[in-house]
Amino acid sequence: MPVITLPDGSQRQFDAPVTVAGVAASIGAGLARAALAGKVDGVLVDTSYLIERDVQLAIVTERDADGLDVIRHSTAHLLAYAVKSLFPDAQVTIGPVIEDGFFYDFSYKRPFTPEDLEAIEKKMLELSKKDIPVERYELPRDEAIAYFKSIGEAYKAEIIESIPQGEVLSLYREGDFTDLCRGPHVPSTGKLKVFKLMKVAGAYWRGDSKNEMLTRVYGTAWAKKEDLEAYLHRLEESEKRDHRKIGRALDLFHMQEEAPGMVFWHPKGWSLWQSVEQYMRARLNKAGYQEVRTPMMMDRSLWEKSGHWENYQDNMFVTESEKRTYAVKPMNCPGHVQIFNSDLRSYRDLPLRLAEFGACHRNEPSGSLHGLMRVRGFTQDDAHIFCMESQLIEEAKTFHALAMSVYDDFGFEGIAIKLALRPAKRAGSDEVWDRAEDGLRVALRACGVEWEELPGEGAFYGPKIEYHIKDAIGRSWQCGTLQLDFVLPERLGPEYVAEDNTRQRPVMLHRAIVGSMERFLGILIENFSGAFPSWLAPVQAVVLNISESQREYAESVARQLKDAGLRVEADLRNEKITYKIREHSLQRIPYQLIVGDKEKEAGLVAVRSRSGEDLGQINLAAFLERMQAETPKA
RNA sequence: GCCGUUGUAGCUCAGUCGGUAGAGCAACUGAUUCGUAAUCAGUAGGUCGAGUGUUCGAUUCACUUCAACGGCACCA
Repeated sequence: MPVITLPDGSQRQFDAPVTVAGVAASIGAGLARAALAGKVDGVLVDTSYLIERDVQLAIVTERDADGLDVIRHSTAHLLAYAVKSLFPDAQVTIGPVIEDGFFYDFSYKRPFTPEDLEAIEKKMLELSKKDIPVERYELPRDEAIAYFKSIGEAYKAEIIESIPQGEVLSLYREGDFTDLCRGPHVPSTGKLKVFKLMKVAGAYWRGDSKNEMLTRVYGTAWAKKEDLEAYLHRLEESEKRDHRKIGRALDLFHMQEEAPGMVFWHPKGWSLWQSVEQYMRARLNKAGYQEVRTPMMMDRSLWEKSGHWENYQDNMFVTESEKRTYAVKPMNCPGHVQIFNSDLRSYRDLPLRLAEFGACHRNEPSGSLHGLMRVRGFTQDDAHIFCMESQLIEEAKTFHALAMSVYDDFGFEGIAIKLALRPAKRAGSDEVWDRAEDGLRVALRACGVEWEELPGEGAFYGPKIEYHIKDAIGRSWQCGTLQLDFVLPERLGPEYVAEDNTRQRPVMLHRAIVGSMERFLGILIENFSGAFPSWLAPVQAVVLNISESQREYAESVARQLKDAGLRVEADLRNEKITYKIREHSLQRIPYQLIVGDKEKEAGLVAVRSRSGEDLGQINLAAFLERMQAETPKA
C-alpha cells in the first residue's frame, strides 16, 4: 500500500503498487501527458517504474532541468534509431548528454556526410511523429552480451563486458531498435520534437588515440522551439565575439601559413599587449618580484637534466650548430634555476622571486592550434619563487591574493580553483608527491577557498593549483597556476646556506597569473567583444573636428592629451561627422571627442562615450581625470 | 597527430557542367566643409592556397601537399 509524498508535501495512498505514470494520471490528465520521467527518493526513473513502497516522488516534465536531460538523452537514442534504420550495418557505441545537447558515436565503413546528417534528421522527425513507445526491460549481463553479439553490435558487447559479472542490465527498445542504457527515457518518441543535428566529427573509441576513429554526430535538443531558437541565436552571438574575427576587424594581429601557431601582432594589438604587460610588471614589482631575461634556447644537456627532454622531446623545437643540439625553451624554469645557481645564496635571500615575460615555444600538434588560445609561440607572465619549505604557505597565500586582485582589475569574477594531482608519468618519489600535494592543500585551506581536485592532471614535476576564469559568455579558461616543485630543484641542484651553515635545497614554486599572454588577450578580446575598458584600449580617445575650421584646435587637443600620456588619435579627414562617428564606433574606441566651433571657442571638448551617450562639454583636465579614475592602481 | 569540411580581390562571399573571373564593403582619386552610427562620382585591385597529373586547354577533374575551421587526442 504505497504512500507517495509529492514535492508540495501532499500525500497520496494507493491500494496496490503503482507506476510513476499512474501517479501522474491520478493527479491530472495534463500532467500524465507531460510526464517524461519520475524522481523517486531522488533517483531518476522511467514513467513505467513501479512503486511498491512509501516514497517521495516528483513527476519530471520538460520544465525541470532533469526533464531536459531526459529529453536530450532520449533524442540521442532516437538519433541512433534513425541511423540504424538508414544504415543497418552501422554499429552504435555511446550517446551521452552534454552541455546544450548530446552526441552519439557510430562505427561505420565511411564517415557520415553533411547530406547524411540531413537524411538522419528527417528520419528522426519521422520516428518522432510515429510516437513509438520506448520500453525498458532487463537482461542478465551475459545474456546481454550474447544478445548484442548476435545482432552484430561488437562495441556494445565490449562495453557490457567491462561491467562486472552478475549485474542485471537495463535495455531500452523503441520499434526495432534496442540499446543498452541506464536510462531513464521518455515514454515514447513523440515527446521528442525540438532537436537539430549540428555537426559530424571524428572521435576515438573510448577516447584513446590508439583506437579506431568513430563518427560522432552532435545534436542539440530542447523542450520548446523558442529555446532552440534562443540557443542558435546564442551561438551566432558568440561567433561575432570570436577573437580571430575581432582581431582582424580591429587590426590587432594576424597569423599566416608560414608561421602556424605564431602571432604577428599589429600596432594596436601590441598596444593592448603592452597595457597588460606593463600593468603586470607594476604589480609584480610591487609584490617583491625581480624581473629577469633568460636565453631562448639552451643546450640539450640542460633539458636532459631537467627531464623535459625525456618527457617532451617531440614537442620541442630543436636546432643544431657546430655539432651541438639546442632546444628552444618550452618553459622558463630551468633558466631561472641557472640564475639562482649563479651565486651562493643565503637563507636571508629567500624567498627569491624571479619573474620573466618569458617567450616560449612548444611544437603543439597541428590539430590543437586554435587562434590565440592555443599557439606554438607564446609568452608567459612566469615567475619562480625559491624558498624554504617553511615559507611555502605564506608565499602561496600571498600569490593567491595577488592573482585574485589581478583578475578583479580585469573585471573577471567567479574564479574556479582546481588542484591537479600526480600524473601517471612523473618524476620524484611518492613520498615527495605526498608532501607536495598536501602542501598545496594546506595553502588552499589557508586561503579559505573551495577547490576541486583533479587526479592525474598534475605536471610531471609537481602538483598544481589552477585558476580558471569565466568569460562573458560563460566559457571557462585556465589562466593562473601555482605549482609546487620538489623535483626540479633535485635535478638542477640549487642550494642555499641555512642558518646553521649547512647547504639546503630550496623549494620551487612555479606561478603565472594571466598564463599565456596570447591566450589571455584572446580571452580579453572575446570577453569584452573588442570594447576594452579605456585603460586597455589601444586607442583611448579620438578627436574629431566637424569641419576644416577646427583643424588646428583638434590637433592641439590631441597633442595635449598625448603629452598627458593618453593614447589619442585625431581624425581630421574631410568627412561628415556622422561618418567619422560611425567608423570610430565600429572600432570600439572608448571616447570620441568632438570639436566644432562652439567647443573651439570655449576651449572644451564634447565627449561621446562608446555607448553613444553624450557626456556634455568638458575641459581636458576633467577628461584626464575621468580616464585616470578608470585605470586600476598598480 | 586522427576524422570531416574549407581555401577565389584587404574583408565577406558569388561563379565557372573544363575555354585564364564578379559583387558589396574597404582602398585610391576628385568634388562636397557638413553637429553625434554610412555624401556623391570615378579609378584601381586576383598565378582562383602550393605542387604534380589527365587534357588542345585546368581556378574548375584527379592525386599529393600546406594552412585554416569544427571535433577527437594532446596541452610541461
